[in-house]
Amino acid sequence: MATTDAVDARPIRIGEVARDAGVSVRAVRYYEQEGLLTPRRSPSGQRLYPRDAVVLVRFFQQMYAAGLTSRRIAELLPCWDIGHTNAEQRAMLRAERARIRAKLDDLQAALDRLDEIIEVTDTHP
Amino acid sequence: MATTDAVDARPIRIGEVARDAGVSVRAVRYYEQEGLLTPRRSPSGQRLYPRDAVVLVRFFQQMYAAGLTSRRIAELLPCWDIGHTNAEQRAMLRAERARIRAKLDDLQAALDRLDEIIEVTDTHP
DNA sequence: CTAAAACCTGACGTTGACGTCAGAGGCAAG
DNA sequence: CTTGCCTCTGACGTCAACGTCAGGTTTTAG
Repeated sequence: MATTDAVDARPIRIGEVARDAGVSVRAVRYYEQEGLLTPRRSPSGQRLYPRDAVVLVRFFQQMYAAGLTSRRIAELLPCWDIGHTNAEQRAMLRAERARIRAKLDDLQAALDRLDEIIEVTDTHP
Repeated sequence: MATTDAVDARPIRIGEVARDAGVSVRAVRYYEQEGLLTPRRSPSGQRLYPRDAVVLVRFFQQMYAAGLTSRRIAELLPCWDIGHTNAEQRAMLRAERARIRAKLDDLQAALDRLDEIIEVTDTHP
């Protein structure tokens, strides 16, 4: 009980967030502009993030990869907080899930098509 | 053997291609600009497509949905023709397959994350 | 023959998630 | 104190697959 006396010790700066999350500094600033992050500021104006901002940024990347927009991610962020979710948000969650599911099927179909072509080009070089 | 005397009878115009393939006329012109289609021309300059252009356009859509660019699709078009494929093209086929496979895994992971959140928000409304 | 519908060629606009550059400060090390 | 890296705020650039509009020709239905 010596290094964990305060709740939120040792905030990190934007460079560390970016490096640990595997994105660019510009991207992290962009997430703030889109309302996904609201870091504290040092007296000189530098952004200060809690350590788990890294986890959050990775989550954003995952959602972006799934085709969600910044706006959607921002709208669904309260769901990340237990108890802060209404009917509309739960409906959006399900809608996005359905979108991803459909996209998965499309990708699988495209993969099958490519496999067909690959097989033909391999047996008929 | 009365309606199929010629090899490639009754070409269709761009509107029919677009409607049957479920895309816009603009999209079909764009595919031509990108080298994916090379329709014949009527004396007055209108584009004339063989009927199976519809199948081709659907295939383009599928590849676009899988994240391929017009350029990549154009480069891989010869593979569609049996016997017109070299080593480089077969390598590209495999590379794209790997990309799609990775994307599939990413999407599946995102879907799982969303399902987690959905479950939590459902049990803690 | 005429009016509607379809087609043509440019060419500029859109969208989203950043990249990139400019110019100016901030911070630990030597 | 200065060197070098990190950070700041704008603000313009990018890329891809089209959308959209303008202004004109062609085909088709009646």
